[in-house]
Amino acid sequence: MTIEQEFFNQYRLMYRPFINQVNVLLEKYQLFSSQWALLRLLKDKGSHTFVDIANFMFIEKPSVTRLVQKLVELGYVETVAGRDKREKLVQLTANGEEIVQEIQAQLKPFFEQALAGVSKQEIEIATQVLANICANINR
Amino acid sequence: MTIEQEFFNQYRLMYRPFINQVNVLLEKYQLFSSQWALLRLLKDKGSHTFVDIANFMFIEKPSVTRLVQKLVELGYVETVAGRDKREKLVQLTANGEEIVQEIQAQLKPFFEQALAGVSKQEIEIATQVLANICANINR
DNA sequence: TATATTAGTTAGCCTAGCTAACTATACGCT
DNA sequence: AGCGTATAGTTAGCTAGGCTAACTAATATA
Repeated sequence: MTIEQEFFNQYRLMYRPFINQVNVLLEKYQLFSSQWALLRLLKDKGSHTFVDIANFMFIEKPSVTRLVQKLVELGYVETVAGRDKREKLVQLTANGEEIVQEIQAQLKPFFEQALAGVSKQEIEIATQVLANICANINR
Repeated sequence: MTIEQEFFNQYRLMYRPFINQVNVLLEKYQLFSSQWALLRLLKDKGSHTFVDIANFMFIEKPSVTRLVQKLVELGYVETVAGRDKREKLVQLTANGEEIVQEIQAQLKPFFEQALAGVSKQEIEIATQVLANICANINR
């Protein structure tokens, strides 16, 4: 097996256990990891239109609609008018802002434990590798 | 955002685009990436019981049952008697062996292109990081 | 020998996506 | 100004790829 195959093998193998454990931590906020991904995007980069969100997350518009609907229900985000009558901007509510911070604090120790024994430099290299692949395959 | 959060962010972001593209390549064999993962396991490590497969892939037994059923239908694997009357071993058929090699050859250029601009050393570090996380979170 | 454990299956559920087809608004061209 | 095209978001309905709970059959153990 080539090292490339080995890498992607390992990449895929980790996915479910990782997501499942994140979901356990998110449970008390009634969130799943996909919804959390959107909250984090809004926190990091401010309000976005549905189309922007779809592009950033590499998912389709109807998937965004559903994510947003759920987060609106929970009171974590709200939609406001955009540049014209078609557009809607999605943004965190005050409560959403708080929750995001709280969750980030909760996830931090889990992430650190998951990366126990891995140096900062290795984490940075691995992050860069993932970012490169992302760029290569979405070209 | 901490570098740990950044890493897992990037990790998750890559998943769907990657799986989708692998699935496109697998389409002509009527396979999806989860089924491919099992074929690769059988190729790499020989025949396994259902329970072994569940443990290796970090999924539950009923999920294994479905994967195997599909691959049996396609004629890529077969089940044979195990050590006692409860156990069943899953192994590749002759056709399965051929198909796996063919698919590996098809995936190789895709993997290489996805990793374009990433050095062998970086790939190895990233693989090791993923393996470490896997070990840490499944403890 | 009765009870507990283990291997695999079945039924039915869920997340997290997808495509196709739709509505409403905006833009471009004559 | 009006018509055709493009864009933003929604709805309906589908799928992969898991999951749990509850089951059967076979084996191990007290």
